[in-house]
Amino acid sequence: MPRDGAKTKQRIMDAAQAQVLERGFAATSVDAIQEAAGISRGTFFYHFPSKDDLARAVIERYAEEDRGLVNDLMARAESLASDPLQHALIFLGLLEEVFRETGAGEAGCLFASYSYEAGLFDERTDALIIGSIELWRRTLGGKLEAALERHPAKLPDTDPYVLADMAYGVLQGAFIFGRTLSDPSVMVTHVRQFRSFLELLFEVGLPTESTASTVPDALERKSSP
Amino acid sequence: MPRDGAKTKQRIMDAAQAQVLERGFAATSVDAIQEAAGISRGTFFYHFPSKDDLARAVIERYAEEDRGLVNDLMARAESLASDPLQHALIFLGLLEEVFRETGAGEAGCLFASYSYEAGLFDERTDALIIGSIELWRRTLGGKLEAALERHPAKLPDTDPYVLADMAYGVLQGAFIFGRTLSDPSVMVTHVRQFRSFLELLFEVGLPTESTASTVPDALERKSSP
DNA sequence: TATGTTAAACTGACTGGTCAGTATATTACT
DNA sequence: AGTAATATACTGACCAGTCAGTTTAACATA
Repeated sequence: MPRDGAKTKQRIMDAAQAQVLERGFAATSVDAIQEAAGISRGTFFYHFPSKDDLARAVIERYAEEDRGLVNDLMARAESLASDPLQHALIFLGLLEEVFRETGAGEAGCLFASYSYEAGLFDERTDALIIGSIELWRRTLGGKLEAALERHPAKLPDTDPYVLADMAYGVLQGAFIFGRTLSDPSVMVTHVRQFRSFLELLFEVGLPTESTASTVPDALERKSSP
Repeated sequence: MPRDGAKTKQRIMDAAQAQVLERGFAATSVDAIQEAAGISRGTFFYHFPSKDDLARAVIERYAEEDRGLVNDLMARAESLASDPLQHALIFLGLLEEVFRETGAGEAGCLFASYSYEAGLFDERTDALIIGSIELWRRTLGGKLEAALERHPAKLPDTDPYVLADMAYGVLQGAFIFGRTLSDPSVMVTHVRQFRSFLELLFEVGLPTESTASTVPDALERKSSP
């Protein structure tokens, strides 16, 4: 039965992440994690020298997944069109798809969870969260900046990076919304609404928005973790 | 020094709220609150039978302030114009003003904080948070619904309540943003951007958005709590 | 005398963390 | 092949400290 420590470690982190999203880090005891993961107390401390080390490991794994998802989605968007504005729009469409399929909107965002317990963590954790914001800015904001150079925006003085920040904010807001109302569909609705706003801003003429698929049928590729 | 129990109670709640926003409720000990409020341990339990009672009192006070602010701002907006769309836009403009003046964007939203520790609280607390969302929906969503009946929206199938929800979400997102980057101006920027989107959606023709004041000069009235 | 406040001592549950020891599987030795 | 050695994975009891909450006795104000 024994012999794969890596798997156990992941199980511990899975259990921890789920509980942190539900009650916060401080209120999640080592005992509760250990029990949920189906291991003993000693095993926990064998894998993690302290509870704080677990906190860091969990958020680092989360940040890495996040990075992977963003990069993957944008790469896919880029392979589906050549115009930067389309890249941005398809990127958001793919994101919408991910939320629709995984229903991740109910769980919430670990960055936000940590942020509301910021006093418990060190600067390294803060840096991870800020890093996630910066990646988003580079990825989506950069595309919108390029889009602005080609397409006229209906609002003058449009700052593409403010748009990107706001998109990130919409996601965060939708997470809280989805959690509070136990309704994962909010995630999808809000992302879609934001994309519609972008289309309006750039005068992309989809005369009837309708409820049809907003992403080319071509992409059946599974979304990453 | 002694003699006003109500004031002491408020001081306790102030200290608690500040600490909860910084590290979350679970990580905020009674001792720490008591020390920050400058009172003794006995006094704390004289005013609050338990820590949970404090939690409820703090969120109830917060919900009441929130309700007061929303109602106040919308009432003021209504006194400044007669069109429901203008009511909605001025409402958001006034909100922007509040955030600009108070710098409340750095602190964060107590609803969100509680939401990310939801497992610790009972249904009454959940109900308060949901109630705040519903008030927002009624207040802003109702206006936008009325606006849609008079003004054509550039996007068909526009649901005014989705717009209202999304505005709430933008606020929540901006709170997290402001906290994480220690930049209260995000609050203002995001609200303004959202309002611009609404103007675009309803084709309100401000040909040059510019940086001029977006709210009539007439209102010097102080914003509520 | 009512209410508000203090200070300190105490309880019991629970916390993060330690530790001595056990089990399992791989490798090394003969 | 058989056995000893070893690194990794895991266990459960235990410890010291912190937590929320209680109790008690005194004191201040109005």
